[in-house]
Order: sequence, then C-alpha cells, then structure tokens
Amino acid sequence: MPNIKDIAARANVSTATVSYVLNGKKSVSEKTRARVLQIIEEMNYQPNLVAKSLKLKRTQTIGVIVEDVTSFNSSEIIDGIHEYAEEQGFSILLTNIRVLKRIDHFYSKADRVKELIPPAVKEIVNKQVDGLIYVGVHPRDVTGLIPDMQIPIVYSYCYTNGADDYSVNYDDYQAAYESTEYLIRTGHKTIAVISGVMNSVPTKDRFNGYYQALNDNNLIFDPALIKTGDWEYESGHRSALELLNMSPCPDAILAMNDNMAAGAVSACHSLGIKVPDDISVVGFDDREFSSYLTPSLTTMRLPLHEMGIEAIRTLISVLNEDSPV
Amino acid sequence: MPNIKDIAARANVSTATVSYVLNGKKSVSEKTRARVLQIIEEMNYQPNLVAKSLKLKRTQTIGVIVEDVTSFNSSEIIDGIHEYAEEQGFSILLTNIRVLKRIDHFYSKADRVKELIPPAVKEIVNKQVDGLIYVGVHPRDVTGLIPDMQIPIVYSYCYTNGADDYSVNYDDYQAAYESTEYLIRTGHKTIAVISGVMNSVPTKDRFNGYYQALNDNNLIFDPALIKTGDWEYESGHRSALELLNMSPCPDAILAMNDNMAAGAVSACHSLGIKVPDDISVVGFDDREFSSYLTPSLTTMRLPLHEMGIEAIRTLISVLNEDSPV
DNA sequence: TTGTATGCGTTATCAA
DNA sequence: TTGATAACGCATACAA
Repeated sequence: MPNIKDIAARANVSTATVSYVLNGKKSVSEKTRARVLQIIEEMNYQPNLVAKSLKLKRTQTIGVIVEDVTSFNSSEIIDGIHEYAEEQGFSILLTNIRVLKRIDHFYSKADRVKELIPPAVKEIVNKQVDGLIYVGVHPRDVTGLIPDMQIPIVYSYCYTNGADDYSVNYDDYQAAYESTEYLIRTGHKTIAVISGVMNSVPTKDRFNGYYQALNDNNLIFDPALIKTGDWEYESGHRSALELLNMSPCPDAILAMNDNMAAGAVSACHSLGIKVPDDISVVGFDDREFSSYLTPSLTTMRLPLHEMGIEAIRTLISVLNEDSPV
Repeated sequence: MPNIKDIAARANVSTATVSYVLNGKKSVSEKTRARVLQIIEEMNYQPNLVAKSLKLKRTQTIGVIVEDVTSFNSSEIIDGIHEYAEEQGFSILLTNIRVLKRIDHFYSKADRVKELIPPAVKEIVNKQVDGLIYVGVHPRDVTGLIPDMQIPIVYSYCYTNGADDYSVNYDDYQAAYESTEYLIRTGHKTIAVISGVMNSVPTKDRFNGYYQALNDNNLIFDPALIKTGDWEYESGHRSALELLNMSPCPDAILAMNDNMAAGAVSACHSLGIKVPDDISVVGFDDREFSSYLTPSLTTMRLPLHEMGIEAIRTLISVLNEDSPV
C-alpha cells in the first residue's frame, strides 16, 4: 500500500504538494498536478483515512447505537440513516445492545440493560466518532440511560427530557387521529380500542388522538369500548373476544400495534366473524407480517425510514454548527 | 480530552511509562503504576483509538457490507456478527448497499448493483478495517462482484467460486431433506413442491434434498407434483391452486420459502381446504410473519444468527493467522 | 524500572 | 507555486 510519501518521491515533489493536489484547496500548477495525478493512478494510491482522521480530529464517522438490531423498527431506521450518511460522506459504526435477547423480549425490563450502555458508548466514543444516534426498541423516555459524552447525540424511537437533546419520533397522536378518522369516514360508528400498556406515552398519545377524532366527528366516547392490552398477540386476542361478546358489538377495532391487531383478527376468525366484512380491524406499525394475514390487516405505516434520515440530518447539521468557525 | 502526554506530565513520568501501565505488558513498579492509574482515573482519561490504530496498523474494526439491511435475513446475521465481534473486542463499520430499494425488490436484477459495490468497498477499506464480511440478500454466486482487496473477506448468505474464499451458508439440501422427512414421518404420502426459480442454486439443493428424502423412504417421485414458483407470494398462490385441483390432491405442500407458503395457505383457505387438517403446508425461512398466519405455518428456521457468528469467527481466525508471527 | 526519541500517514503552517 | 517540517496521540526500540 503506497502512501503519500511514495507518491511524492516518484513524482519528485514534496508530500505537501501531493496533499495539495489530493485535497485541491491550494493552487498547484497544472503541470505538477497532472504528473502527481498520474502517479497516483499508476500506483493505485488510496488515502489512509485513519491517519487523516488523527490529523483532522474528525473521522467522518457517526456511531449508531441500536438497542436491538433485530427489533422490527431498527432496520428501516438504519437504512434511512445510512442513505443520508452516505450522501454526506459519513460512515456508520454500529453498536448493538441486543436488549431483546437479553431481556427475553420483556419490554418493560428494557431499562435493565442500563449497565450495558456505558461501556458500549465509551468504546465507540474512543473510536472518535463525530456524533451519535441512539435508536430505541420502543418509544419511551431514556433519560439517564446514556452517559453524557462530549459529542452531539440524537435519539430516535425514544427521547429524553433534556431540553437541549435532540430526538426524532413519529407523531402518535396524529397517527391515531388519522386511523380513527379513516374508520369514521368509512362508515364505522362503534370503534373499540385495544390499547398498549397504560403507563406508556405512546398509549396515551394514541388514545388522545382517538378521543379527539371521536369528538371532532360528534361520536360519543364509550369507556366500555376501551380494552387494555400489553402490546402482545395474546392480549389482542383476549381483548377482542371480550369486545366481540358485547352487545351491541363494535363495528371496528383499533389496536395499538400489529401484534395485538393480529390477535384480534384471529379472535374474529375463531368466532366466525368476517374481517373486514363484519368488522374492521386496524393496527399500528406496519409490521412485515401484516400484509400476509388473511384477511389482511389495515395498518398505519410508521415513517421509520424517514425518521432515520431526519435523525442523521439533525446530527450532521449540529456537527456543522459546532465546528469552530 | 486529556491524552497520554497530559497524564505523563501530571504523574511526573514519561509517556512511555503511561503507555506501559495502560497496556500492562512491560513491568512497572507498583508505586508508579498506582500513581499513574490514579491520575488516569482523576482526569478521566480515555485512549484515542484512532491514534492507536494508526500506530498499530490495526483498527480492531471489521467492515460489514450488507446488500440490504432491510432484507429479512440481514438483521439476525448482523446480530450474530456483532455478538461475537464484541466478545473479541472488534467494532463494526456497516455499509448498506440498499439493493432492494434500488432494484425494486426484483431479485434477479441483484447484479445490476455491480457498480455500487467498488466505491463502497474502497471507502471502507480506506478506513483501514481489518477484514470484511459480505452479506447477500439471497444465496447465490457473487464471484466478481467484490473487487479484490488486500484484506480477508468472508461471504455469508452468498458465496464465490474462488477456491480460497471463505463463505458461510446454511445447508439447503439438509434443510429440505429434513422438512420432507418430517412430512413423511407425520404420515404424508403425496408431497407436492412449490419451488423457487429453477436456475437458482438453493432451488436445486432443496429439490435434491426433497428427492433424496422421498427415495430414502421408498416414496415414488411424481414430477406432476412439482410446480415452479418465483419466490413471491403470488406464485405460491397460483401454484397451490393448480396442485389442489389435481386428483388425487396432494396431502402436503413443501414451499421453498415462506412467501410462497403463505400464498399456498391462502389458496387452501379460498377453496375451503383446512390447514393443517386437510393438507399440510411447510415453508422455509421462518419469516416473522409465519407465526402470525392463521392457520399458522410450519417453517424451517434458517440459522441466521449462527451464520453471523460463524462468519466472523472465520474472519477473526484468518486475521490471527495472517498477523505476522 | 524508567525515559528518550522515532514513526505511523496525514495536513497545514511558514518560509522560500 | 512549492518544500521543509511540525504536529495529531499513541506504542515501542533502545538507552540509561
């Protein structure tokens, strides 16, 4: 692997000159530039970006810490991050906390992984990444989870209560409002809800969106139509059975994620109730499986790809204003 | 950010001594070691891994090039890679080619992305990764796709015909053999197949496994039971309809992936044929949606996580033997 | 046991 | 327009 010195020697110029033609910022005569360029070509020179990083104190690399790369939301967010990063000449150093396997998919224990974060963050920061993006497994307040580093950080699919922290999330309220309105617009009048766990922010926001949509359309809110689930398939199934045994039976079920929606569909199925002929079921998240269900599920797509792009766009803009003069 | 020089100054020792206690390879008196350690603690010193990499010509970073991070197989492979990498003190520089969006999910055009690979590889190699892992979107020969770099590379979920190239894949033949035998053991005698595209290696291998299992169990091979699909849902649906209209109707369908299996299940459903009471449907891949189907699908789980681990295990062992004496 | 000094491959200042 | 040279932060050969 030739370095800048080898090029300089072969071209009978100084390393400085080679660097000048490489970075094109300082004026070099056409003649020497051409000669240097040719040598570079000949020797198939490739710059050592590690040396460059050391000198410039900038790695053009951002650290992406994802709580679990196998979580359904992670891939698309990473995809979005990578798309914009590549465009802007940044690389991605990926760190995976693997919380799902470590807590056996029991979401409420997600904070148990607290001890795993600091060493992971430290390692990645020592590699001199220019900034960090932290991607959660579900939207929640992660204040205190990530130790304070001296570099910019953007949270996605989670957030902190820090006033000067950046986070990128989708609008739960808006999404629920729109789903509900969609149901109303398509003629439904008795819209039941299978919620997520009650103390979670997404649950509250989605509920508020649902509630407001009812109000704005002059429908009466009936608490009996609200069943509390826990985000999992089983709770959707169970809640749906309860709802379907009510009279009058609701003509639509809004489940707060696709897992529970799938459970609800299966419950309808087991009672011989046809979806969507007899009842409509709407989910959230747009999990891959949704489109394979028969009958298939209507689901709110989460703008994950866009969130990834927005997260890194935010980070890079912070990086640029930070750069001293 | 304090560096080794700052520590040395505060502890009244040379930078060499600090380096010695940091790396613990050379003997340092207990007294100075303790003092240095304390200063390190006090000043919250963190080593600059970029400088270290430049000096050691080793970054402890491996480049993972994934054809598409949103492909169903990628997440688990990355998860496996990361697990072992972390254990061994390696970081992961992730590059995403995004072929799926770029070729609009038309797998057979995957090689169209040929032009995208070299610049991506060059960039990552210039960052001085110690080795590469290339993760495909479907198992196939990718010879010539990746330009020859001077560093070790391991292929996963794809392979090359190069004799000295490493690749990690699952055994299609074995998987198909086992699925077929499972069906035979559970009493099925007329086992139909919905294959993938015919010129693909996985299709051939899976077919051979199926064929051999029939033979080993003294069942007669009937070509009429083989329908050619194209890996997509629709082809599974269509092929299943053809099979279900035959007489006698097969008592089991082995679909070569879960997409087509889901299509087959839906076809059964539409004809009022009950799965698994009237007919069994078995898929491949263990896609997330499989367990949500009603009736649910039996499917061969692909050892993706294990493949990821094996890929990096291979890479690191090559790295170690390569390291000069 | 500890220190001095050099170099890893760049960039960029200053002088020529 | 070009070149000599000093950093960047670290590891290590060699000397003391």
